[in-house]
Amino acid sequence: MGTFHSVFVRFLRQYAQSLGYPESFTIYDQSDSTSAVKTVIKELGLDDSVYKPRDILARISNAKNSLITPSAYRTDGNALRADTYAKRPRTVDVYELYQKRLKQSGVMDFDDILVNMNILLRDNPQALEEISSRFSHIMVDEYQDTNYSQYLILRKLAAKHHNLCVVGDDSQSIYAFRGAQIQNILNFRKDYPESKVFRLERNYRSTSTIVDAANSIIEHNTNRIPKTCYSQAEKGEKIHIIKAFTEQDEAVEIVSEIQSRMRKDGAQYQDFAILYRTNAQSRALEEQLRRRNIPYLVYSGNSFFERAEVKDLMAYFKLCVNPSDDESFKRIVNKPARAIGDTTVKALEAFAHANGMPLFRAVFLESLEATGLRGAAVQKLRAFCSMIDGFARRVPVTDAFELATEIAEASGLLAMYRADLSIEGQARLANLEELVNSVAGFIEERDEEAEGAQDTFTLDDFLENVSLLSSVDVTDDDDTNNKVALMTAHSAKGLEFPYVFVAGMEENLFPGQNMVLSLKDLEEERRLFYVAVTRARKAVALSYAGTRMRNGRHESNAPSRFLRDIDSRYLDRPLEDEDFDNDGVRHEWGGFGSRWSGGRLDRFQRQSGDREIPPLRSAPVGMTGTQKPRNSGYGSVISSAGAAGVEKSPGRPSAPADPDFVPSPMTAFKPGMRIEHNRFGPGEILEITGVVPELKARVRFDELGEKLLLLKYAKMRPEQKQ
DNA sequence: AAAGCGGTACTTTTT
DNA sequence: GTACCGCTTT
Repeated sequence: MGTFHSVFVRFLRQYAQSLGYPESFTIYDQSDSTSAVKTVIKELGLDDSVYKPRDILARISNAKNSLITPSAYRTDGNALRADTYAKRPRTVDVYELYQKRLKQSGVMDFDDILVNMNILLRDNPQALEEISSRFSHIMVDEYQDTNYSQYLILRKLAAKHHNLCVVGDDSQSIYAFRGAQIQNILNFRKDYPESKVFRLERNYRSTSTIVDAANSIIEHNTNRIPKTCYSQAEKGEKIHIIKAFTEQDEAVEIVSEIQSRMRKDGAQYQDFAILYRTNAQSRALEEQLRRRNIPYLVYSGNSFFERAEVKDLMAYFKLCVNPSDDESFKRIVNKPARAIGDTTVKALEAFAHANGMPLFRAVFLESLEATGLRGAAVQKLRAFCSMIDGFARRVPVTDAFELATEIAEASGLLAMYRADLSIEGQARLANLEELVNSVAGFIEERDEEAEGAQDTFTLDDFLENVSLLSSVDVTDDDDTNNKVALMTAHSAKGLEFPYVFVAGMEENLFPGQNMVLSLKDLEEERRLFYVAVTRARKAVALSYAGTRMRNGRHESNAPSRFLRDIDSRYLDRPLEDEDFDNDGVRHEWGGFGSRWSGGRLDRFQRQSGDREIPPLRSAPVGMTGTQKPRNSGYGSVISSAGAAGVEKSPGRPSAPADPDFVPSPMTAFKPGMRIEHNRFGPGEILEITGVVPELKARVRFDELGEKLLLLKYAKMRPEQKQ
């Protein structure tokens, strides 16, 4: 039993050789993958403000989940057209090189796990036979969230016996954004004509009020398989609507409600869940919970494993298990400082790529000295790699905890943080110790399970275990589990709680911004809301705040349209029409992005006080909040001229930078022009990219080769004709 | 090479 | 409000 990824990784290790991976391949998480993509983008000389690593990775991920290899991508007219249209025609080159680097590093990203499983089952008949005979029956839960790649794997694994049972609910499909396709359910009946369909319409979890209210929500979706769930449980309480002024007030209301319920209904902490759309919303709630001394647990991404210091030590572990792992190598080669700087690493990287090998191996090539690296730099690199090599050799034969402890010491990481007496430094030290302790905990757990069958659990066992943990899997090592749960609505799928709060029921938050533009997206958001409400057994409370701090600014949003989806007879009070007056228009002020969309000032704006300055320009509704304020360089010059008389508001947003107004130096540079740079000397502009305040020039310098310069900083001028 | 700085993007959601 | 990046200074 496990997720697709965790179950299949075990097979992939077993058959790694036949796939051309080392048995000890490591797995890149989202951030490792993003930074690898970024490296590739730069290596190809592309502008990472156009080729945004996250976006490109999403494209690559989509391709992989549809089993489109880089070479297939090259002949895929639709994909290429989409990339060209998005002004990123070389996406396919990034994909190809990224994939090559991963393979070379002995690394798989999350999507590769599924891709390689498909390849394995397609190309290795023996593996197919062994695996599919090992499992005579297969059950899949949450089938609506499977993607094409997973669908194919299942079809292959079940081909022999057809003993396949899947459970899914199209109303709970909330992962279309990562390639899940509801189509899989429909295909199922075609692929297995002998299959039987059971409709599970009776809900045994929730009160009938909750089930009926949820039905009234989901009925607003046009695109769904019709069905009506019902509950024979008692009617129960009506849905409680909480209206608050700020996110802090919202948190106060929620926490008070929890406390009063504990008094009145004898509920315990663990009976409550607070759900929200985005992880960032947990902060205000946490603050309030702490203030009232209520134990809680945030199930956010693997926030512990996302901390820099934890990632550092993990990178040491990964590199020792798989020395080819270049991302880990680069992360820690100079951490703690070993006087191995950027220049050295860049040179090594170029050298390694030229030789088609991982960084670690390249360090030991004799020809490394010939690259122009100083002897001292080479020595330091070799010293570092020798240390790693020493650990790497011991990985297979050493207890994970013992080795982890040694690595933490010998790497100098622990010493580095011990020396840091600041509060943050001490917290980081504690996190490192926590990580090492978790290795110990892992071993104990495994020892019990194995009952002596396996004598040593090694570091690669640990890594394998940890890299695929999902947020909800992380068990709380605290001895009491009696805590209020905080998590996103996504994470809550499949769980249930007696009492559920859904916080942040506001436009632009739930449904999220840009999620209302297409019916497809809006309906996925609505399904997510449906999932959130149906987590509750006894009671649901929905809350919204008039203003909320977001990205360092205040925002005011109308209550969510989803509140209106609920049949009012299930609500504990009628929605007040005035709440919806501003009907989806977002207001922002504060920070340096002060703006609102004209018209009357609503209650929340007046509350912000003393700054009733007429808007510089009233934006059409559709534009409000979609434009990021810019305050760089030339833009602010223009706006201070244009906004004369309103100096009282230093935070006023600049008018959008208009290319026609920009003083000459920015736009004076054109491709083909000869220029002279203060430090780099003479050269020729090859290309100008980017939009006005961020214009960049790719320049080939006569002596120094190509460089990418940001025009607003570059100290260069058109070459003077003699 | 390392520390200090100023500017920018970030917030969808997860394996 | 923060994390990260890249430039500048030392």
